[in-house]
Order: sequence, then structure tokens, then C-alpha cells
Amino acid sequence: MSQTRKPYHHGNLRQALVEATLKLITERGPQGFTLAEAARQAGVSAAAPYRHFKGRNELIAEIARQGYILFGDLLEHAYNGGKPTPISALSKVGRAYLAFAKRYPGHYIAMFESGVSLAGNSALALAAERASSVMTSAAETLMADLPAKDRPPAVMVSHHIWAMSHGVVELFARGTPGGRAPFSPEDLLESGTGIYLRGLGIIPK
Amino acid sequence: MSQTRKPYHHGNLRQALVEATLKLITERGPQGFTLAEAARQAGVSAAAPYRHFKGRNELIAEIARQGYILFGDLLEHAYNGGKPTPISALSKVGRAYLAFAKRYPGHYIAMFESGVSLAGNSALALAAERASSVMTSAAETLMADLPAKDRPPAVMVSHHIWAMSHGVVELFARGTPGGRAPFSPEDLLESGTGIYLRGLGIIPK
DNA sequence: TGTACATCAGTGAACGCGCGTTCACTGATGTAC
DNA sequence: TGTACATCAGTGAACGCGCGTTCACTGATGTAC
Repeated sequence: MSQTRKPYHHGNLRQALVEATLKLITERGPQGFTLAEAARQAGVSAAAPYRHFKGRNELIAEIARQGYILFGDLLEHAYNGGKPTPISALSKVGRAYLAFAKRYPGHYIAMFESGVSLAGNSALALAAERASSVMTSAAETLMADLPAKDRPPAVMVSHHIWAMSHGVVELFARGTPGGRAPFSPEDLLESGTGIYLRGLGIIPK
Repeated sequence: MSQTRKPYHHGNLRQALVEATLKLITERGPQGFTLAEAARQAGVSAAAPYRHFKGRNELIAEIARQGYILFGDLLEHAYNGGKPTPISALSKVGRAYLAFAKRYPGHYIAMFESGVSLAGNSALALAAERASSVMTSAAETLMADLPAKDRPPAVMVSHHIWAMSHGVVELFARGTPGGRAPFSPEDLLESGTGIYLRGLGIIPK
């Protein structure tokens, strides 16, 4: 009957803490959460999180790790091996990047704004590495048809695109500087990467 | 003789608090400072800051304001009206951007990473506006010789360049993702904007 | 030049609060036999 | 199938701490006359 009693064991506290923290950092920024509050939101005492995480940092690192995995999957799927054309595929990657930042702001914050360190956390470093390699190999495919002479390194190209994407997210997809830009983040990124690709010699016109 | 006694009045507490806070946010991020600690570092009681600022937010906003002024000045000086050539001038602007982020990390953080709101703070909004207009008018000069047809709006171009610059700072000039990139931030930004400018049709080759 | 007084810019004590962390504990679950 | 027991995943109380904020106060400075 009275099975509505709180069960003593949560069952999935680890992930519940992750999700509570995602909410908190989405609302208040990477430093704006406390273990105590995450515990409270998960309906658990303040001491409980210590059964699963050594402290704040480990929790944030776990969120970043999950984020990098999601991120890598999304980008890979969007790029789809560069089909049907490298240019259209890259445009999809750009939109996927913005969509990720928008749909998973907590993960994005943990990954790129929390100051979490990759060193000393091999699971996290691995996930980040893998996401990064997706972008690099996309850049590789992108330039496959280019004459080898003065073709820039793929890593460099992927970093350029990554930088512009990240910059658009931070400056124009959130609320801060210049208020609202006169262009949507999507338009801004698509036009920016378009001009960049023309500079690379990939778009002819 | 014993004039080494602490004077009752600080003399320049407002600015001293600004500088203490700059140090703190440089070391610990935008949320990692407290009014109490800033006061301590300025050698003053915890209640004293309230004579100058209503609270944390007002202090950070003041830092951002000073930052935008510095930033605008630096960029304007670096661009120097587009002389001797627009391309060389833009390259100087890029380096000035990175130099600003490196030399004034506290200001940079307050401006772009603290989540400070421009709305409801006209002095801050004004300074930000002005820095933004420096970049836009630089983009304008840059494209002056371009045929008017399919020349993108100057605001858009300035946003592209700003986004890439900011992305390079956040992703590759700090310590976080991918560890150290194989290229220096300066090289990355210069090559990136170079390719972008070629895409615009400004660099012929 | 001196004096009275208003104003300014600090002090320091006090408050309530929430956090991080530890501790001995206990209820629930899994497993060996 | 039942039982004994180890292990796991929670509790709740306690601690020390630092913060934000307010308050009546006081020392220093500026100014009117």
C-alpha cells in the first residue's frame, strides 16, 4: 500500500546528480552550483554525493565527458562522411554545432567554460580527443580535392572553423555583448564559414 | 615620524577594489571572487566596498566598462585607419586583440565571460557600443575597394572576425581543450583571417 | 587665518546563512552455501 | 528455498568557515564665513 515512501536507495543517484547540475549551471554559470544544491534537487542528503564523486570538479568533469561524447556523435552524424557534398556537409556541421550549444547548454558550459582540466582525467581527455578528431577528419575530407600545394594542414582548418563556431556561440548566441546582433547565429556562422571556404578555394565562385 | 600608520581614508579605494578584483577573477574566474576578499586585498574592512559599489555586479560592470574603453582604444590604434594597407592593418588588429586578451585577462573575462548585462547600465553599454563600432568601421574600410555587388555588410564581416578572434582566445589561448594546439594562437588567427580575407576577395592570390 | 560644521569614507561588531566535509550510523541489496 | 552475512548507498547531525549585509559609530576632509 504505502509504497510511496521514499526508498532508501535512490537507484540512479549518480546520473540524477549530473542532471541536477546541468540545470544549475545552465541557469547560473559554471561556478554557480553547489554540491549541496545538486543533492537537494536530487532529493537526497548533502552527504550522499560523496558516494559517487570526490567533489565538484569530478562532477563537472563527468558532465564534460558526457558532453564530448554527445558532441562527437552529433558532429559525426551531421558530417556524414562529407556526403552529399563536402560543402553542404560542412554547413550541416555548423548547424549541428550551434544546435548542440543551444540544446545542451549545460554540457557546453562544462566543456568550454568551466575551466575543467583534461590533464589527469583520461576518460575526459579521450572523449575530447575523439570529438576533436571528428572535426579534423571532416576538414581532411573537405580538402581532399584541393591541390596539395598551399593546402593548409587539416588540424589548422578544423581549428579555424571551431574557433569561429565557438565565437559565434559565445558572442552572439547568448545575451551579452552588443545586445542582439542583427543576424541570427545560424546566418552568421553559415556566411562566415562560406567566405572562409571560398578563401580556401573550395567554393569556386 | 610614525606616519606609517594606516591612514583612515584609503584615498583611492574604488580603483583599488577594481584592481584587486582583476587579480582575483584572473586567477579564479568570473564567479571566483568575493567582495570580502577584494576588500581584504585592498587592506580595508569588508563593509568599505559598499561605499563605492552596490554589490558584486556593479564592481564587475565597472571592470567591464574600463575594459571596453581600453579595448576600443587598442583596436583603433592598431587599425590606424587601415594604413598602410587594409590587410596589414587587419593583421595588426588581430594581434592587438590577442594581446589585449593576454595582457588584460581580468578585463577580458569581465567583458566576455562574466555574463554581465549591458542592459540597464548605460555607461557600460556605451563603452561596448563604441568598441563594437571601431571594429565595424574597420571592416568598412577594409572592403572599400570591393565591388559593391555581393559585398557583405560590414557589421557581418566584423562579427565574423570578432567571432574567430574570440574563439581562438577561448579555445586555444587558454589551457582547456585538446591541451596545447600545434599552432600558436597568433598563427592560428592570422592564418584564419587570411583565408577569410581571400574569401572576401580582398587578398588576390 | 581661524573656526564651526557638514559631509565623506572609513571601522568593527553583529546577524543569519549555506556550504563542504566528516562521522558513526542504518536500511537495502546481493550472494554463498 | 532459506538463512547468514558482507557490502553498498544512503542518513542526519555536527563542525568550522567565509560571505553578504546592516548598523551605529568615528576619524578625516572640505568649506562657509
